Amino acid sequence: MISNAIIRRLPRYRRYLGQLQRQGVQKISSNELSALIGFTASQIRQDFNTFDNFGQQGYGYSVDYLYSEINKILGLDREYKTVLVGVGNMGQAITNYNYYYKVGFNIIGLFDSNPKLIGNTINDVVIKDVSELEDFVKENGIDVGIICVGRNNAQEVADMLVNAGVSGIWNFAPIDLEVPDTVALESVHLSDSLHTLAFKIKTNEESKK
Amino acid sequence: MISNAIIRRLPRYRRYLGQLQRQGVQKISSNELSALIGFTASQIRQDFNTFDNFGQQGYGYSVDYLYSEINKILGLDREYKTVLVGVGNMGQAITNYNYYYKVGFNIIGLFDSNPKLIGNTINDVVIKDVSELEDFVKENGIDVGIICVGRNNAQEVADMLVNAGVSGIWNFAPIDLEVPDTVALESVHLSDSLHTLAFKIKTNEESKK
DNA sequence: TAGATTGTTAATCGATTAACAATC
DNA sequence: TAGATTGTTAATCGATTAACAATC
Repeated sequence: MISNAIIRRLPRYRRYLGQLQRQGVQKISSNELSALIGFTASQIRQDFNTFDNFGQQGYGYSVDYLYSEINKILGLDREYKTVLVGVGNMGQAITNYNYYYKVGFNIIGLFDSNPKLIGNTINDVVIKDVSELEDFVKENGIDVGIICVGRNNAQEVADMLVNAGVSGIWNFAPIDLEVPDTVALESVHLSDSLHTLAFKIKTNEESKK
Repeated sequence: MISNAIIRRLPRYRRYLGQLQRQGVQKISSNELSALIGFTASQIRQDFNTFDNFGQQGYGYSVDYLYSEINKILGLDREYKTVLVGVGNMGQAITNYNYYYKVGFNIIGLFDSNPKLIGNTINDVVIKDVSELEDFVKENGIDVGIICVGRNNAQEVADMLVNAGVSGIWNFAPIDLEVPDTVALESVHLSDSLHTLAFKIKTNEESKK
């Protein structure tokens, strides 16, 4: 069982390795990576070796190879059929984000309950009534549901997605959803993040005194 | 020095206490809160006592009191003058989010470099040219800058904000910004979150086999 | 081969949990 | 007062770091 601490570091490794790759760097040692990323070299080696021996003694790590292996570990070597529910401000932003950055999560269904939005189109995808959600998910073998509805409807939408058989939920509503542990759940709590920022500001100001 | 683990839990306590307050609950014990929130009762008591003794033996914690104390701890008992840079999809979504949810971070300046956007208005705030950013921050005593520009401009914008004297930065660009440690930094890495979701999905699927 | 750097074991550090005395 | 529940110390657990043998 991979610890949560390691899981949270993986996307960061990926990010830096992608950058190195774009810069044409071929190999990197755990020490160099440490200077770049801010984790200790020891931790970096430990992390990688939880999965496999990606390096070569006396040489270091091949950037290309390591990047592609971390992609595989993260499950980014495939596409995920995705729907998004709640096409308000955040929903629209996420829809466009996924569309422009081609992140492997292909949004092929958009759903809302607002009659003013239903029938509209974003990036060639028509917004459907949320009552059609479950059938759509089942018929199209959807992998992932993105929840951008408000606090009061989020659990209900999550239940629909779970019933219809998604394998993962990306949640933007500010509550902790209940899903069976066969369904992966990842939440982005914007308000939590902002409150953390407030805390840090306050702490900084106090330490100045 | 408060550990990062504790800081990350504080907004979650706040969230649940706010919910309890709305439900009219007056008191709660660490055991009840544990059942609700999922942390152990022991951890909850430890966390609170890092700051102060908020409870009363034999009784528990007053929901109202605890909520207001956590608000103070988080620095949410004040307003933060805020600007947002990069009024694309994400920038607009965040602008509206802050506006509708009244989160104490008042966006009074919007900035972009796109001539098509400059001059437009969102929630009565005019989008200005990013060249005016530094002066605006200085003149208006801005506390917080929100960065919603792309990867390539984010550090530059961060430098401008730091130079102009903000105390905190809320960053949505997918890079790790460099700021002096007198400036609080909190980043929302959407792609990292999505990649974590992919990892969890993959791990779930593998464990099914 | 010698130098470099990994992979891995052992030591340390910090965070979480358990236990219980204090006290409302 | 007796019961309940906190506040806090001590024990445990897990994650990080240090060290070094293996090896390219």
